[in-house]
Parts: sequence; C-alpha cells; structure tokens
Amino acid sequence: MARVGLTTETLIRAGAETADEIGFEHTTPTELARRFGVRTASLYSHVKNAHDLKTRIALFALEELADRVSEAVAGRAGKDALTAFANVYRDYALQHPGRFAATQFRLDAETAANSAGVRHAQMSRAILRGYDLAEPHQTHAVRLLGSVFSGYVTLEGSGGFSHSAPGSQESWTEILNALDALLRTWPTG
Amino acid sequence: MARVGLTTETLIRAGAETADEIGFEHTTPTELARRFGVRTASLYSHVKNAHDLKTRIALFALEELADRVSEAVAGRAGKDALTAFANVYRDYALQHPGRFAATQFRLDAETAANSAGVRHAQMSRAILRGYDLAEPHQTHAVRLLGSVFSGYVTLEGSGGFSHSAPGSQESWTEILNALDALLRTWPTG
DNA sequence: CGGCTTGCCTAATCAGGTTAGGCAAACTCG
DNA sequence: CGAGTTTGCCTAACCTGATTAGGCAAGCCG
Repeated sequence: MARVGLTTETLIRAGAETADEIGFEHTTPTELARRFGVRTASLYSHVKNAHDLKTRIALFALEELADRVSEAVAGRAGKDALTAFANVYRDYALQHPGRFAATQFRLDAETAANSAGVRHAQMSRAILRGYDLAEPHQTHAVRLLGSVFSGYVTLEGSGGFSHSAPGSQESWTEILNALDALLRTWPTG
Repeated sequence: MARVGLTTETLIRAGAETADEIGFEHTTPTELARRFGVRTASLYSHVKNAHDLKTRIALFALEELADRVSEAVAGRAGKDALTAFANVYRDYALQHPGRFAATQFRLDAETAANSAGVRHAQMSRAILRGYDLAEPHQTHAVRLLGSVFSGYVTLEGSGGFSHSAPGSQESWTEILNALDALLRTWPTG
C-alpha cells in the first residue's frame, strides 16, 4: 500500500482542477478520493467534511483570482485599469469555470471577512480612484461594477449569449466602453 | 391510508414554496414527500426524477416572474419602464429567494427555448424601445441590463451588500438612474 | 355492485457523506 | 541503526437521498 502522500494543499489544488473539468458541484470527497486512488474516508484527516472541502477550494480560487487582478491592475489607471480588471476577471471565468463557480460559493460571514474577497473589494475601489467619484457615489459605482462583471460572466458561462449575434466578445468590449463613459459622467444628483 | 391527491401541479407549487423556505438546493423529492406525508417513491408517478422536479419549478418561477414583469411594464416607457422592470425583478428575488434561485437553474437548450425565458428576452428589448439604440448596440445594452439586474440581485441575496453603508436600496436607486442616463447617451462608435 | 384505473406503498438497490477504530509506513531520536 | 511514536490510509458500519419494480386497495365508471 504505497502511500499517496495527501495533504490538504494537494487536495485543494486537485479539487480546483477537478472543478474545472467536471464542475464545482461535482467536486466531492468521493470524486477526489477516486482520482487519488484512495478510499473516501481517507480524505477526512485532511478536510473536515464536504463543506469544508468546497470552502477551501473557494478560498483558493478567490486568492488566485485576486493575485491575477492585482498584477493586471498594478500601474494602470482609469479606463486602462477598468478593462484590465474586467478582462482578468472574465478570462479567469472562461478558463477556469469550476474555480470561478467556486468563487461564488457562499461563505459564512467570518470566513468571508478573512478571505481574499476583501482584496477584491479594495481593488474595485482602487479602480474608481481614476474617476472622480465622491462617496456615497463611489460605493454605488463599486456595486454596479461588481454586479455587471459577475452577472455578465455568469450569464455568459451558462450559455446565455451563445448562438446569437453579435458575439459575446463584442458585447463585452462595448459594455466596458459604456461603463467607462458612465463612470466619467456619473449622474450625482 | 387516505390519499393525499398529489398532482404534478401541486407538487411544483409546494416545491416553489419549499424553495423559498429552505432554499432551492434543498428542495428535493425526499423533502417534498416529507411535507406531503407520503413516501418518496410516491412522487415518481408525478415527476420523472429530481432533475425533472427542479426543472419544473424553474419553469414555474420563470413564468410567474415573466407575468409580473409584463404586467408592470405594460403602458410604461423609457425610464419608467426600466425601473418598473428592474423593481419587479428585484422584489421577486427578495420575496421569493428560492424561486429566484430556481430561475437561474440551468436548463438544457430545448427546454429553455420553450420557456418563459423567451418572454424575458422580449421584454428586455421592449424596454429599450424607449431609448434610441440601433443594432447591434441594442443587443449589447440588453446584455448589460441582464447582467446588472441578475448580478446585483444575486450579490444582494448572498449578503454582499448587507452590513455596509449606504444601504442597498440607495445603491439600487442610483444604479437605475445611472443606467437610464447611460442608455440615453450610449456611446456608439 | 363489480371491474378497472391508478395513487401510494413496501422492498430493494445504489451513490455520497461521515465516524470509529485499526494496522503499518515513515519519521524521530538516542 | 533500531525502538518508539506519529499518522496516513484502511475496513467496517451507518445515515440520507435517489431511484426502480412490483403490489394492494381506494375510488371512479359503467
């Protein structure tokens, strides 16, 4: 019985890959055990239960995405930063659908507060520094951007925009233009 | 053994209510059987399987929401129609979180094509008749609206905007104002 | 009232999740 | 290197949920 050498770390990484291959909802302890060639019960020394497994994959994906966004946004401002942020976000969802789904896994308040979700929020605000928006308008704008990005990418991922012209890429580009214009002329009133 | 008198219809309605109470993902054949005081196996004469049950609840919710939207939008145009549409959509999600979750259940292409989802798409376009947008800009704008509404309501529902000022209602109002302004000055070009 | 339909049941099977307890591989330290 | 300790992975067992096959009887129809 050669030991496989599982760790929580390897489990989560494999979980992220599995999620991209067969979907986050099918990324179960049983499935991971199958992939490592061990019994399901053997995973329980590394993760507490199925919910814990999913939570950890979610945290991993959140972290990974935040890293990518932060790298892309560094040194950019205004529309440049906006599109960099948005494109990294969308590309991540297209390349890693399972991980992206994981980022939307509902975390309890405390876990969320200690997650990279906080960095995401900070970066959204940073984007808006390039536009001249005072509070509370800035907060409203942050919420709009979050809604558009997550909404668009989710709809696109579930096939909402396929099979119809014009292509999704064109809509995405034009929507980013429109959002940039909107942020520059935000109605404060 | 007094017969309960189940039908597919009563099952789906109960399923919608159950979803609002305990969540769409927990709305399972077993749970419904419990509520009706029958054995799980007894449901299988009314729905094909668990997936079929969820699909039917999704179709029901899609229909119900489309009815509400279409009533609210009738006789309105421009910003008036936009906010009516948006508010019905958001209120539905807040009052019926389980049914709203059901509307996002992924349907296969054929089922979706025969669903009230089609009416939703038509109504989105109708809203834009009040604004002067030629194709392909109109399609891009439809996709933006869909993304914002579904994204905002989903984030709000998963607690994204609670516990932070300003309140979600204010953001919603301002975002609708901003979208109206954006649609009137959509950057074509 | 007798027969037919069919709603709901029992029984059985399968997959996934989870815990308890055990054996042995691999690390630690003299 | 060898003894002791840690701990990775296993077996066994149980629970919940999904699903199918086949049966009985309640209630409709003539």
